[in-house]
Amino acid sequence: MNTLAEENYLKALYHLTMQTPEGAYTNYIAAYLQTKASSVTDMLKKLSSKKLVHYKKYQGVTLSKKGKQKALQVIRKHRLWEYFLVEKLNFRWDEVHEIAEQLEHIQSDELINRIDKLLGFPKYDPHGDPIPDANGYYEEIPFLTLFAIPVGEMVTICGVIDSSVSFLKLIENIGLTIGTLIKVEEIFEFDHSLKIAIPSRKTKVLVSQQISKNVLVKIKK
Amino acid sequence: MNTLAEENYLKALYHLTMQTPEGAYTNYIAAYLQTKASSVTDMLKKLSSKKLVHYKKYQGVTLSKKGKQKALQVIRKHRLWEYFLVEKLNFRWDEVHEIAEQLEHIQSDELINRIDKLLGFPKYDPHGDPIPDANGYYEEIPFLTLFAIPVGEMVTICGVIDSSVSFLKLIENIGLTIGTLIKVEEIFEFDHSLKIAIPSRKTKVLVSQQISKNVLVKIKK
DNA sequence: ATTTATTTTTAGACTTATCTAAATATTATT
DNA sequence: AATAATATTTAGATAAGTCTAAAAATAAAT
Repeated sequence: MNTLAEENYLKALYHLTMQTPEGAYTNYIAAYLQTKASSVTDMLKKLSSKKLVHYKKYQGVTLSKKGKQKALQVIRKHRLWEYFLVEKLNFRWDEVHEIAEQLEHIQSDELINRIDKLLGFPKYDPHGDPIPDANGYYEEIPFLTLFAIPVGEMVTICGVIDSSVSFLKLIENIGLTIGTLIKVEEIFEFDHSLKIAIPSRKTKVLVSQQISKNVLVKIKK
Repeated sequence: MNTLAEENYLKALYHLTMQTPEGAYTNYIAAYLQTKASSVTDMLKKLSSKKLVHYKKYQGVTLSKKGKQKALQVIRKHRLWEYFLVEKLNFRWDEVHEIAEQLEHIQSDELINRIDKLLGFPKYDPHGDPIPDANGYYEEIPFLTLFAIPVGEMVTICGVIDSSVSFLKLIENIGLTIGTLIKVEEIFEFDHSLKIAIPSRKTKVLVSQQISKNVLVKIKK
């Protein structure tokens, strides 16, 4: 059983080391968690003594197998609760994160497994991120999302992750219907929103991260 | 915003001072919360400085208006989550307490109000205890429950709080159907289970607290 | 290859909530 | 009313997690 702080570090380390598999830097972890480098060092020592991370002074840190497993269980809970909040309590995508940050720490395997069942064992959360199963296994989306496309690339829209009426209404309204050929013109670092050109309509639209993560595309060759 | 420990003390004080409105004793609070008297004193000082309790050294403690309000909000959350766990996730009554002890501390008014709505604004939880509304207002059950009947009293069963198939099946099976005249023969302190005599059947049954709190009765005069 | 800049770690302090053991107040008993 | 018993509070310690400021290690620059 891990403390709330431990769970938050494990989750952060998972996200950070997936982006840079060679390990995470103390300062970067501190910035990510909005804390100080010295606090990070303290916690890394603690997690290391619990065999949850591989850590050597000044050498960066990676999750151990055990640590990765624990992190995935927290991520599983976070994403399932987000799904629950949107699906069963009609919250909007952008409202659920903070509440899920709290709910992900509720200690009960039985509870989260029943929530999973209630929701019909979803594979992806409302942001288009994959939900690990009870064993920590998950599948990446078999297509690319618009989120993952670099600047300059031309792609064709071939599907959506979220199929709610409200989402479909939105993408139809801005012209991102299935089959449309589009081009990623710019990625704004601030919130990872994208400027998209739609040649067939001779227009451009600004697309949020939440939208881009829910639009599936094929690269045009 | 109160800490988890503060919320637990407020809840405990509410339960303890409802039983004895003249105030709660340090040692009794300590026993109730499975902690030490000195820890209780520390926390009472803290709650007092936050104007959540009326506390004078050696003189016992009562909740302030503000403290009572906060306590009722925690109790509201606890009972609504219990209801949710039983009603939507098919947990049994005896399984839900521990999980609800965690969920009651999730900070989001919007969340608990939506859970309330999802459940249809129930007035009583699965244990037959009243659920305060968003303003802290609640109604005691207009009839007596079997739980509240003293030894020796004869009563007639006139209803139930829980009307699930599983509960009705149970009370029919043990002979506690509506209209039946019964007598409380003994109350076992250990778990507040009751020995009930059913003269019409010439039998006696042992009834748990969870059952007794869900059976409504009228006193036979 | 030194010096400089940056990153990381240590040392020591602070907060919250807890504890033990000693001190003090209250209540009960003779 | 004095003493004994009990209840409550204080004093000081501990653990988790955080912080600031100083020290040490690593990386970059001349």
